[in-house]
Amino acid sequence: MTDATIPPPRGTYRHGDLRRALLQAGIELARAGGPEAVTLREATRRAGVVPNAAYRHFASQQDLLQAVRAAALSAVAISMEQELAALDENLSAAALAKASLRAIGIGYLRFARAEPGLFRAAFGTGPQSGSTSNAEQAGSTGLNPFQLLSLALDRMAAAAVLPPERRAGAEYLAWSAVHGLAMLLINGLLRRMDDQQIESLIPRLLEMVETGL
Amino acid sequence: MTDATIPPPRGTYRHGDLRRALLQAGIELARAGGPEAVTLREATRRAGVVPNAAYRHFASQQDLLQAVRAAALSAVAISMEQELAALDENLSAAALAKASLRAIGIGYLRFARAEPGLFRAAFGTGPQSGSTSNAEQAGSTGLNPFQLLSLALDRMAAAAVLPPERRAGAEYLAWSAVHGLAMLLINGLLRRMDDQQIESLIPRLLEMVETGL
DNA sequence: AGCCTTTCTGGACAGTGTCCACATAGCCGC
DNA sequence: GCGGCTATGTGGACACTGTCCAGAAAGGCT
Repeated sequence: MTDATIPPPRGTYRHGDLRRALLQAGIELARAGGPEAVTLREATRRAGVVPNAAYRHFASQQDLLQAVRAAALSAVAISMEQELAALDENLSAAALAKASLRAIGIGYLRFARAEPGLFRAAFGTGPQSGSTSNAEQAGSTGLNPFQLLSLALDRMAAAAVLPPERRAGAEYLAWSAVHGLAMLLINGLLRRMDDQQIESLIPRLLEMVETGL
Repeated sequence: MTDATIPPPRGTYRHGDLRRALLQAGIELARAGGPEAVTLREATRRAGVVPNAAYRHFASQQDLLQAVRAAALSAVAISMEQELAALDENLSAAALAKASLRAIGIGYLRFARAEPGLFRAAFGTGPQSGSTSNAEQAGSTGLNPFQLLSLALDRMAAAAVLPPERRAGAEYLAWSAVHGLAMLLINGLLRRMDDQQIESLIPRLLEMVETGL
């Protein structure tokens, strides 16, 4: 992290923490320019190291990108967890379960809008991901975004807000809707919609999911 | 088109139809490998022409990709129109309107599954598209996918299947859900779900949209 | 203290987009 | 019919990318 931004030529031959530095640089590149911006050479440049050095820590550019993806997923999970943490705990189980689902969606969409580059890195199209070890993509609760969603749906089923026969596969429906909206907002039709309209669209979509699930 | 696939070295200096040949090659590249596979050099190679020749017809690689995108969008529109055309016309206006919306969704998802490369080219993430002229991305009815969706929703509103106060912006909700599912199926969580499960998921999602809209 | 394994360097190659100068040939007016 | 103009394609170059191979440096282990 010390020399990740502007490389002060290090005195030691060994970098000492190159893998982390490369990953950090990769994350920043993705933040600024999406997945297509995370390039091996630029990452090594930022780490103050020769391009080939990266190969001691990542098998390929794809491998680095994969690590960045996992980090981005983890950030999404954290965004969700923040929304969940802000929930009023004194609600009935039913209301809390519903609110949890909404919080998940809000956290997801908030992250997509706040960090489109990272979001695209996490979920963007591409030769895509043979799924990294689960731990890398988890938030502070140790759950990845999908698991957080599943948990919320479980609670809804338990509170009978969601009819049990509709529980199976419900994550896919909810995820589809929220993910689709996120994509449209970031680089689809809704890219230039003004914030006010967006703010009114989001609850409407979440409502659609809630009632239509 | 004649020499787009295996370039028989042409006798004439002029190609004659290079723009079309390049676009055709680009479409095939996208079909086989998604947007990242549509490369200027490979397209010119297939057209039997030197790389630089492309610049007489496309301002940049991005520009070529943009043209491929428009063609892919047009193909999506056609897929939707096919589903619409297969509808039973003797239904009540209300039933027909509902069925139209479903047909739109089905057509969209069918295309995504049948032509993932083109679909990703059309809607994939990336520095994305300053929207081409509308005609290029339309189907045989002259409407692009989004306009087809809007039309179906208009019909639903007219038939009072969709409460008029919910009509505004409804395309974004419907599109989000269907688009999100398409993305998940192609290169997301559901990439490896077996066909049977997928087939049961699709109507469920469409039902969610219909009832939740 | 001396090896030896890991980490980083140096140099190379193929592939990409794109720029510049040049060659060709189709077309247009004479 | 013929000469020039301009659209179109060629050739060569450059910067950038990922990746391979061989070697050097420097930790750490015995």
